[in-house]
Formats: sequence, C-alpha cells, structure tokens
Amino acid sequence: MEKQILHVDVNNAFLSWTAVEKLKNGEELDIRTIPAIIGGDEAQRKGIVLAKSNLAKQVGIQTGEPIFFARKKCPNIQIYQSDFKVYKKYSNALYNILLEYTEKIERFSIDECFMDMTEYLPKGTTLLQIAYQINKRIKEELGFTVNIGVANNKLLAKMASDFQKPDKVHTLYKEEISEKMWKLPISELFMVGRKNLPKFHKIGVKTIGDLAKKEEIQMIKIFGKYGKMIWEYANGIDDSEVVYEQEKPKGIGNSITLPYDYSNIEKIEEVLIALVEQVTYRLRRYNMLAEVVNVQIKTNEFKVYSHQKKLTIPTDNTKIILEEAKKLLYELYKKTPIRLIGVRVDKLCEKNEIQLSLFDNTCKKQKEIDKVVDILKEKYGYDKITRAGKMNLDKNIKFKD
DNA sequence: TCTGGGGTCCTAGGACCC
DNA sequence: TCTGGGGTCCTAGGACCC
Repeated sequence: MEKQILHVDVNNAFLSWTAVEKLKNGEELDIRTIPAIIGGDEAQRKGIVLAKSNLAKQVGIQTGEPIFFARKKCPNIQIYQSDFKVYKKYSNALYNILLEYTEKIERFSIDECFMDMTEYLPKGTTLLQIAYQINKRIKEELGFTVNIGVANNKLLAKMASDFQKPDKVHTLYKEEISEKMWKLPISELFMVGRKNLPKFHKIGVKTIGDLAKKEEIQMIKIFGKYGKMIWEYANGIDDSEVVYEQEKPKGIGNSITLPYDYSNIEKIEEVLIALVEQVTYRLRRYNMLAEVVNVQIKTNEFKVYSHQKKLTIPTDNTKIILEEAKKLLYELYKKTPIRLIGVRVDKLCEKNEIQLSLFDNTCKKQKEIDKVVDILKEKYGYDKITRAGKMNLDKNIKFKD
C-alpha cells in the first residue's frame, strides 16, 4: 500500500517564533513585517544569520552568512539574538498539535516533522484535507505559519514543502514529479550541496530532471553509493520509514568558537575540561556509555583537525574521558592559534546493555563525584556547578545550559 | 569572509588476521 | 622476500542536513 506522508516545515522558524514571543510579551512590532534577522553574538564571533524575514530575503540576505554581510546588503536590518529555550517551546507546541493526528511523527529537526498518516486517515478524509486543516490550526492556535508537503514518501513530501512559501500546502505525487520537480535546479534536490554542485554541472546536469534521465549505472560509477541515492531521489524513489520512536543518539558532542584565538595550551585545556563535563553530563542523562572520544580543533585559518581514540571499555566517566581528551588535544595542538575546540563521544551503547566487566576498576570515588555533580546541576542549573579546573575560564566564554 | 553548533553517514588508507 | 586476497577494525577527513 502507498504510504501517506506529510512534511511540516515552519516558515522562517527562528524568526517567526521570536516574532510570536515578542507579540505575546506585549510588543507591538511584528518583526516578520520588517527587514530582520536572527543572529548569533558578533562579540563572541558567532555573528552569522540563523534566520531571516521575507523582506531580508528580498535584499539577498542568506542564512549562514556573516551578519557583517547582511548589514552591507541592508544597513537598517534589525538583528535579534537567538533564544533556543523559546524555540524549543514552540517546537513542542507544534509537535503536540501534530500528535492529535498520528503518533507516527519523526522530529527531523527543531522546525520540521514527518508524519506517517497511512493508518491514521479518518474515513472519507483525504491526506490533502488533513494537511490544510493542520496548516490552519497551527496558524490560528500558535500564531505562526508552516508549509506542508503532501506525498507518498518522505523525500517527495520534503521536496513539496519546499516549493512556494510561506503558508502553503503542496502535493507531489508520482505523476506530478516531472511537472513540479524536474524543472528545478539540481541544487534544490535534497542532499545536493555546495561541494557536489560543480560535479553535476560538469556532466551536464543542471536540473533535477537532467539527473533523473541519466543512467543510474553511470551515476553509481561517478558518485558511488551517493550516486545511487541521489539518482533515486531525482526519480522520486525513497522507501525510508518515518522514524517515530525516540532514537538514542549515536554520538554526543559540544564545541565552542572562542571569543578570540587561543595560543596558550593551558587556556585551551580549561575550555576542554568544560566541554568534557558538558558532554559527559549529557551522556549520563541519556543513560549511555561511550566507546570513542574525539577532539576537534579549528585553527585561525579555518583548518579543521580531529583525533579520536577508542577506549578499551565504554564509559560515562568524566575523568576517564577527560584524560583521553587531553591526550588527543596535545597530539593535535601544533602551536597555531585555535579558533574552535570541540569534544564528542561516539559509538554509544545503553548503560544496561553492557555487562559490568570484571576488569572495570573505574574508580568508585569518581563515579560518586559525577553523580553528585549531576544532581546539583539538575537542581541549580548547568552553569552554577563547576569544578576547579573551569574556574579560571575566560569570563567571555558563555556555555549553554 | 568579520565565516555557529548540533548531528549522521560515507570513504579511504593502514594495521592486522587468516 | 621480487610476498596474494579477503575481511574487519581503527582513524582522519569530508560531505550533507537543519
């Protein structure tokens, strides 16, 4: 049986949600109606555009570009700081409305959901009707607009929601692929990014239709596994399921762009400690253990280097992971000024899945410390509790909670 | 370029084993 | 040693997404 899939995509999510929050707090100005952007803190060197209003878009401002550029394109652009707590709130509100229609919802990102309606369509109702109903309800009940893609698989639903914006519902059924999707430039196809674009142009593929009409075998020869996938996408083929059960993460990482380039390894190490604490705290909250520790740096020249190490025993222990991370950092550090540092853990497994090894002589005391610190963090907030090594942290560095 | 931060997946080379 | 071929694991890097 054909699947009945919806893809719900919030229009200019961060900006819309900021606008709604401001209106709710009594402000008169709706920032969706002026040239405005949501951006990171320039003083902290995080000054990129995270979202833009339609008027900002009209002057050529692009998501991801430096705010500096946005200001050049539009000197009177209004800039607002991002607030992920607010975004999470509206994301959850959206999700709760969608849950009234099906339990099979995949939260693809903070502002996008796939819905599998196959077994949840009320008698005498079409998928399209449900889509319009959801679109209307969100607008009326939550105050922001969404685009909804209506199709028989996830790929086509996602492509459809990306058609004309904002506040639109589009279908993309098989018989509509050639008319609605094939005329689009190849860059519009899901999973075709900046790096591969020139390669497609080189072989004469300008539109999605051009790719669809190529021989699959030729695409596999040139692009390997990726070629097969992307050729199938161009032809509207995708049999992936809506992953609606909360999946456990496969890796957990935190990274930070420093307020200025660090050349002092001790200072870098202090940041590393804070990052390890953040990562292991999250790891323990998931009740998981990690087998691989990874440290990444970005130099002042934007070169990225990473080292990783597989542990003998999976762990969630701050001290063990920190010791490994320190070794990796010292291997990596070549005296070039450092712009960014990141720590991540990979190869995660459930804590109770792993047999308590006889050789797991993990220091009991450290486990107790981690536990107490975690409890205090839950009680008083992440930033309030820290250990000695972090105390001299640059006052300019702000960690998220 | 005054260029974030969180992820997933894939590839390729080297080590090591049989 | 003028050393085969296949499989798996580990690591580094890079592509893509939002």
